[in-house]
Order: sequence, then structure tokens, then C-alpha cells
Amino acid sequence: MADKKMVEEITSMDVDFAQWYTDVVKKAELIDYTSVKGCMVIKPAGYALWELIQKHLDQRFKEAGVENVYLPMFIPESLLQKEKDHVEGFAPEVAWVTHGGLQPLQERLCVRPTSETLFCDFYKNDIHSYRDLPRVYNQWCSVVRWEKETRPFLRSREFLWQEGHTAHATEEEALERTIQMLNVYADFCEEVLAIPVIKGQKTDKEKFAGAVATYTIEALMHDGKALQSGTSHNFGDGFAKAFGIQFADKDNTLKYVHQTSWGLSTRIIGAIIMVHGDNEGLVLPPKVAPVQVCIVPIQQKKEGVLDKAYELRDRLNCHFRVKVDDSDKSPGWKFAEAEMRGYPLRVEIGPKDIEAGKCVICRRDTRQKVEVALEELEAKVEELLEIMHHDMLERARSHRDAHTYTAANMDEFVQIFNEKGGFVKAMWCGNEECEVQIKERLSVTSRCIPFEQEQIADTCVCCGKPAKKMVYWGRAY
RNA sequence: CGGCGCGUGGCUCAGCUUGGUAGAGCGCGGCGUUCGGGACGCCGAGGUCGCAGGUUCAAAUCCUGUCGCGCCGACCA
Repeated sequence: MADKKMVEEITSMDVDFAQWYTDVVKKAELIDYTSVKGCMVIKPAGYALWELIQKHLDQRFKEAGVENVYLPMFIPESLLQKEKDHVEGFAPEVAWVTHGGLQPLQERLCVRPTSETLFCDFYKNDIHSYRDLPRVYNQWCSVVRWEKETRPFLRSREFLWQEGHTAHATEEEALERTIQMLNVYADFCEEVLAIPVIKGQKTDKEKFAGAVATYTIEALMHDGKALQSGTSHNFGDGFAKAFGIQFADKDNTLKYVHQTSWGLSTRIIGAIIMVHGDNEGLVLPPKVAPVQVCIVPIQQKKEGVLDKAYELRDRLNCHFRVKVDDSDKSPGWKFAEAEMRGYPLRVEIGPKDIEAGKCVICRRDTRQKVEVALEELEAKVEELLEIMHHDMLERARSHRDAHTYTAANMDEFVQIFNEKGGFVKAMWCGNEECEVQIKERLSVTSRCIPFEQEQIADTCVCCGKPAKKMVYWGRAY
């Protein structure tokens, strides 16, 4: 009966991965749907996760010299129009404000889908001299893109993110910053979220509208699909010329600034779910888990049990995020609940333990239980959280490596995507036509041209002409 | 924007074919017994059946329209 019920709660990954994802998102109480399609309520469990992601990432930004600002959410249509590629890229999915109260507006306002144009408009007046450079600003905000197809975290019409926008005196400095921030994202993903990523450059077809070059970190989900998990763009002086952002350099000549932008969104929560989750529910990386240790009292009405549970909580509270589940539910219910919500460690404490001066700790990722003497609790919790992070990262890395293939020709390429999915490393001639063909035939896209290149073959996997680069290919979210 | 599906207590749904007193399970509140992997008993609260028209003595049910949500495709973080 118990087992049957659990099976009904969360659809198995192997049966229907999309349904599993939706079930986990709902059962772990990360979000709720609302009456507006593609707009979600991020509930306490989900928002606490985002806050911890923000905290860790923002700290890394500060160490990289980033300052936070806030710009408006409205962009006048004329401003959006200034950079041609940019407006063509975003126009199909912007939401427009046409009225203020009952009065039609003279010029309609778009709700920001991204803020390049606003930053440019601001920098135009803010930057006059080389002494004003560089500008390394970031904002935490929400943006709106009127997507047709929506999914919680992965593709919503409004989503939370941070967008960094920088302006530099030289091309070299801008490029350096682009790569620096990409590395911040990659390190953050591995060191904090336990998600291994591939770093590389987007092809021209896949790059950001208006960018000279887009760099990306790509992660592989449990179902073998890829997720672009963060991007960093080098704009060169394209936006500067479109917006007229000039400064007087040391030699007293007017020069255009070179710009970058980089972003990471709540989509990364989707990555956490799909990289680490299992059939019991969410598995949260210890460093961003809103609850790292959940204490479950057994026979909590017996004298002294709850007191002991609170005492352990108070001890652990100094170093970890802890909660006691002192609800009226049965222990079994609490175990399942803690697993669904992805709490990294669960401490079980009952009369037998108290008498023996110990407790039981259960790891979420492996569900292994160990008995621990109460006096060693803090040390053991710290050790287990550390090990869990390490193991989760290694498990995700092995999964990714085991689902990364090489294809020397189109037959191999097609066979892998028909039978397995995952990442495929294959050579590319550099021609967009080949990307289009591959996409039409297999709905596979180029994920990135990785920084770490290998020579898989001499010819393009698609057309057979001489190859220029090795590319990671995959089906993507 | 195309395809599919769905709107009935908080949730999941039954009821609709063949019109006639609005149901179940879970959840929720109270009391009691339980407690080491989703416990159980008793009592109780809770619904303008998405919305608008129409047909009818009578509509959750039939007809027309409309709005919304979910999933799958084309486009995107």
C-alpha cells in the first residue's frame, strides 16, 4: 500500500520524463501555476532556492568587481529599434504596454525582454571619459518574453535572472570580461550546484541577437537533452555605434566603448532538478538547499524526544540550515516528504537513539543510513554534506561522459540520435547550411564550439567538406 | 501559430453517451489510538459544475460562442 501510493505520487523518469519533471516541481512545492499562462508562483521552497543561488552568485560577482544597479522594466519602442539585429531577434516575443490608465500612450512601451538597450541609453550619458571606464554593472530582475510554449523554470513568460552589462575602453578588455564571467558561471555550476558544464562558443546561427560572439555553458540533463545554462556575450562596439556611446580616450580622441552582457536565470533551477533528481523527487545540491538537514523525531510524543530534536537543531543551526519536522504525520510520511523536497540529510532521532546516545543520518542522494554518536553530529553532518556535493558532481559528470559520443560521419550521427540522445561531438565545416539541415532532419542543434577542441575527423559530419571546428551537438530544452 | 487533451469542493477525478435531489478518494478542522519507510477510527466543514448565450417544464449533461490551462511541434534563457 505504501509503495503503491508513492508510485502514484511521482511518475517514474523512465516512463515519462516530462511528466516526472512536472510532478517533481509540483510535489516539491517549488511553484504553482497561475491564471496567466507561462507565469508561475514561485513558492517558498522554490524562492529560497533562488535566494541561495543569488547569494552565491552575487558574492562571486562582487569578487569580480561587479556593482549592482536597477533599471526600469519599460523600454520605449524607439529605443528598442536602435540596433537592427537585436530588435529582429526579440520583436516576436515582446509584450507591449499600449495604455496608461485609459489613455493610449503616445509611444508604446515594451516590457523588457532583456536590457541591452536601456543600459546603452544610460551609458550614452553616463560615460564621457576613459576615467569612467570600465563600467561593470549587473541587475537582478525579471524579464518578459511572450513564449508560445511554456514550462516551469525552463521556459516561462516572465522569469527571474541577473543580467550583467559592461562597457570597456578596449576590445581586448571586453573579450577578457566576457570569458571571465563565463568562467564565473562554470565554476559556480560545478562548485555550488554540482553541475558539470561544457564551456564554448555559440555558432553564428545560435548567437545572441546583436552580439559579435556568444559564449555558453551547456549542461546535460538526465534524459540526454542539453540545457543552455548561462551565456556571456561580447558585443564589440556594435551597440556603442548604434547608440552613440563614446568616450574621450587618453590621447584625446573620441572612441566607441566595447561592451559585454551575461545572464543566468531561474532556468538553472530546472537544471538542478533534471541533473540531480530521481524517482523519489528532488535532490538538492547541499550548498543551495534551503533545508540542509531535516530532523525527524520518532515517537515524538514520548517524553524527551521532541526536546532532543530541538536541542540537535539548535546545535546544528549555527552552521547549517536545519528544520525539525514536528508535524503530526507518521515518520514514514515525513521520510517520503523530505525526499520529495530534496533535503540533503535527514536525521532520525527516537527513544532508542536517545538512550544509546546516537542518531541515524540518511543521505538523500544514495538513501544510505549511518548511525552517528550525538557528540559527533556536527562533524558528521559537515563531512556528509561535503561528500554529497562531491559525489553528486561526479555522478553527474559520469552520466554526462557516458552520454557523450563522437560521430565521424552522418550515419553514425543519425544512429546515435535515433537510439541514444546525449551530446555528440562531431566536426563542422562552419557553414550554417549544415546546421539547418541537421536541425530539420533530427531537431538537433549545435550546442557550442567547445574551448577544448578535439580532432574527430577531417571532414564536416554533414556535408563532407573540410572541417573547421569540433562542435557539441544535442537536442536542447 | 498548428496538433492533442482538459476546465465539476483545496487536489485528483467520476457523473455527460441516454437532461430529472451534485458524488468519490485524497486533503482540511475536531477528538482519540498510533509512530524506526507515506498509520487508523469516529465526527464535521466545504461546490453559482470556467464564462456567456441558446434549446427545454427542467441543463454539470444537448447546441453555439468565448476564455483559460496543460502537453507535443515551429521560435527562444
